[in-house]
Amino acid sequence: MSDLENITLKLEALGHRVTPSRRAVIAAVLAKDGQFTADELVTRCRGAGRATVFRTIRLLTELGVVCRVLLEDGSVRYLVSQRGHHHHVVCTGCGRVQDLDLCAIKDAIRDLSDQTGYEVEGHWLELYGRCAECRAKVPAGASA
Amino acid sequence: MSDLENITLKLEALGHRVTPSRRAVIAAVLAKDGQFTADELVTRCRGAGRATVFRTIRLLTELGVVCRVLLEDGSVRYLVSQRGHHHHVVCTGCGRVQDLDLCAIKDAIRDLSDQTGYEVEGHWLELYGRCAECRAKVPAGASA
DNA sequence: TCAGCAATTGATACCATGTCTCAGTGAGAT
DNA sequence: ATCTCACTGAGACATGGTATCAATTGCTGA
Repeated sequence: MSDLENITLKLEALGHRVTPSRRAVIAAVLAKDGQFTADELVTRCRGAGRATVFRTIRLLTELGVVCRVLLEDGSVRYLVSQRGHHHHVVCTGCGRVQDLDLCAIKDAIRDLSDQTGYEVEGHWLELYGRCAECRAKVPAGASA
Repeated sequence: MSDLENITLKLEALGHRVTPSRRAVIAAVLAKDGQFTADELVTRCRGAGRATVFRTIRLLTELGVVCRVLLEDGSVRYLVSQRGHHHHVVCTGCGRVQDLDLCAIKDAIRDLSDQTGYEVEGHWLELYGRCAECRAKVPAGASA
């Protein structure tokens, strides 16, 4: 079963219609190697209107099919990901985003609750660094 | 030495001028109990133009006097904070933001590097939860 | 003290990233 | 067949911030 089919089934299962526009947006999302900006989609989906593209992105986000990634410069990128709670490492070299399975800060959160009296309900974590490939290409420390 | 004086000295030390506009913005920042949105400042500093307010916020951010806090809904808030690297807990009840001294995820980052081959250079972490006070007012689990 | 220069300013236009509105469309149920 | 309601696109609007640019301000050195 293709990813597109997978997602459309998910949509239908939740009572949403699978329209040509939505199909186009989803196809564009997948074509983008699973990573994209809203603007890229708008450009790519000339057939679908801007509002529809954004609506579909939101829909997919609610469905848990894509998630937002916050880049270091504050801009936003989207990522196809079927997981639930997880985090990302964004490569500052090539821009690739990788999911992290583990939620790495569970213990830290417990400590914090103890110290501050806060009951931590949620958190947001993004990591930035250089992937193995980029490190191989331009070793750390080497720069102009 | 007042906070305002403190900050203006810091500005001067770095070769920036302390103008009436900047002084007004800084005063407004401090008057806001150390927490504010850009819009609040613009409204409060009728004397200073929008651009100047934003420029001054950016300047103060670069100086390490204020830092950005990302709320759960994606909106941005600013916080006076003289520390270097640190994180925040945002109370979902009263909105207060508290600094966290410790960077709680150092160990986690090391693990991640080992697993993924990434060399983690930076990260962004915000925690959301309910402060001790809000928990006392409305005990966890109690809701309409 | 005054000219000169660079930093700063405010108004305003612009940008990015979304959301809202609204009339029109189309697909499914009856 | 038609009714209804989700969905659509166009475009206006909102928000948070940056760029431009001419005018101003305030050091600095003569």
